[in-house]
Amino acid sequence: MSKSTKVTIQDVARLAGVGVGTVSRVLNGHPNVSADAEASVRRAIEESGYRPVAAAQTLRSRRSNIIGFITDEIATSPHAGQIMRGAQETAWKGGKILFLVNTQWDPELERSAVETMIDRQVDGLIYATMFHRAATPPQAIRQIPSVLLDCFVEDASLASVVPNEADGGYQATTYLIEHGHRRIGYINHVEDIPAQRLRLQGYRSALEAHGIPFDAELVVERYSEPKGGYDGMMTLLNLPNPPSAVFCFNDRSAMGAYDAIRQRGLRIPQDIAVIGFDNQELIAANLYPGLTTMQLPHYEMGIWAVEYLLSELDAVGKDEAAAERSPPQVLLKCPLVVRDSV
Amino acid sequence: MSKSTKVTIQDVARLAGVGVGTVSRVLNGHPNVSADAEASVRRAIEESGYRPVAAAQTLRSRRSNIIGFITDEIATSPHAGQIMRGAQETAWKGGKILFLVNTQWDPELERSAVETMIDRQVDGLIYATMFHRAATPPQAIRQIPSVLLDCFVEDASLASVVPNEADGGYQATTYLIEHGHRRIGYINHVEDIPAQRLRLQGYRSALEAHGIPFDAELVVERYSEPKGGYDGMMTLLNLPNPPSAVFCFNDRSAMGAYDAIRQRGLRIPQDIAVIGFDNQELIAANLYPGLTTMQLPHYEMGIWAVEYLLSELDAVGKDEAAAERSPPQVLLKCPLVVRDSV
DNA sequence: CTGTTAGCGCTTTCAG
DNA sequence: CTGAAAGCGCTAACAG
Repeated sequence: MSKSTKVTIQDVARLAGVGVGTVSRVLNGHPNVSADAEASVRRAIEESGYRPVAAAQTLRSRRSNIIGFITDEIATSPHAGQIMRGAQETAWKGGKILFLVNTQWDPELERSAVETMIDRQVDGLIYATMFHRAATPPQAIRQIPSVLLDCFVEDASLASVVPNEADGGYQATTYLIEHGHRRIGYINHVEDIPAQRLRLQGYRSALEAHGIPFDAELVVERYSEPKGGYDGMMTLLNLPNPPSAVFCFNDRSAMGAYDAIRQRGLRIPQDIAVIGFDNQELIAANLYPGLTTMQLPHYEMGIWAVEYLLSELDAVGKDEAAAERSPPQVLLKCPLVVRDSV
Repeated sequence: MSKSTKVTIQDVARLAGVGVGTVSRVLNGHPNVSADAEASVRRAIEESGYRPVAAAQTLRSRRSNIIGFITDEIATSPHAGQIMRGAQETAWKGGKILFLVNTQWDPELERSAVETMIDRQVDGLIYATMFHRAATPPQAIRQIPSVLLDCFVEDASLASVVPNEADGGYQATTYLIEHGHRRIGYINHVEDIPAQRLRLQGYRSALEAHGIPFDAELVVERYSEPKGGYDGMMTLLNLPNPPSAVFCFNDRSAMGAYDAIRQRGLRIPQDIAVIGFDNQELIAANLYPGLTTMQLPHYEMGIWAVEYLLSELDAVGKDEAAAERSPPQVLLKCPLVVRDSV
């Protein structure tokens, strides 16, 4: 109500006719507060428009209710806003707030960001990357509860959540098989990254599971962009016995594949079925015909990471043994998004 | 060095053989500290691995060195990661750190976010939107230095930075004119938003400036997505006297226009030149031929917003009169990005 | 130029 | 169940 000076917990206590301790207990949802006392405290808070000063709470309690979110470039990446959304929503529900720093791949900035976070006594830390890969986060991250998102450390010494790439490749290929295709091309990425290796693995497992022999000729490797997709598709089309369907490493390469197919005067999906990966709305939904593709579980990874942190936080002290368990390495499924290209 | 308990400013003072006041002065870059004292303090800090506790600093000084960043959806929007990047880099240089909250268009969450920020004594607040529009931020935002990004309030009572849409439309159209086109179509967006109105205004000014009469027939309004672009382009192509160039409200509609042009068996840019708006990399760079388009100054707006806040912050006290000046309403230019469609 | 001292506003014992 | 009191770690006067 009043606008002049800041309302403190003292003022509230006076107004409610109780001690500051009681106000604090109400604020923090402690038990052992009489209904009467609680009621008058709440009324006093309401009337005075009291808002606790976060810095004071943090200083005394050593909890900031902040979750730090450090990324190489995620906030500037098109599809990964979903991670932020999942993380942020979940944090908010848990009474936490997200603190974002983008490090632009700068290791110096990265170290500095982690330290700044720790200086601010964040309750936990999320270290996220723009694409699924092995990472080497600053050592300091181990001082507090942390989780890796869309990345992992080789020795699995930090909790991690990443997409299940192999399963995604398996599902994509299986979907094609179920639509009657037996000769299925795969335009893979050319660099050795987890997605590259694992999606191929999924592709092979799916063939095997359905009794289709693997034909090395049907797998080409190109940079996963429209040009590479175009080029890879042309190569497949030029085969003596070309495929009737093609699985593209991602939507961008599928975009190029579309061009090649069209240029040959073939129709999608009647002559060639196409399936992508990533579900980049901007591309997949806008291509004609709409691209059927696998979605990366960005939103879900964001949720999982925060929930994990939250559970770690209230496990502190309660279950000492938990700290000893080896950190979870979670894989999240990539759902199939059906449009019109298969 | 030591790992046990937290190193405090007291420890540093003792180690350096000075009082805590001196340490604090060194930390905060005050003048009036002897070179000797400063040197030993710095050494002590180094040796002890001392890091100030942010909450204590904030509590005492009432400055958090945090800039709050509140957005409706910006962090999940593809092109707007650039805003974050600009803001974040600039904040970091100014010794500030960014605190992001995404409100998902929820006014309740929005109010709550602003309050949370104020509770944490952020030094300033950026309120950003996903597309250029009039906005109604929570009242509480006026309690502290704030700036609107990619939006504005009708009465100009809050500082604001937005793209110069009219100039963008002018430049795009002029570029077409300079390439010899006299009959230029415009596929505008259909909703009444600033970009819709202002880009059209720019288009008309450019025609006028070059003595080309405005022909209402050449302006069509469609939803700014591929389908609308396709449809709008078809309408223009069906004109008795069709245009030789077309300005599309954005890259997504240009994507549809491409389809229509191709379907008619026409070539870009030989038969029809196309220019877009937004420079959405994912589309513009991947279309064939590459789409010439206008870029929105996201990165620059991010920088401007933080710089403005920073200047406001150290103007506090120094120049009381400044507070009285009416808040700046800044327009930032949209640069032309030349590819191969004109 | 520098040491000392008083809090910033809150949470958490500690007695009752 | 609750009040009083003791700081959390730091900065900003205030005397020197």
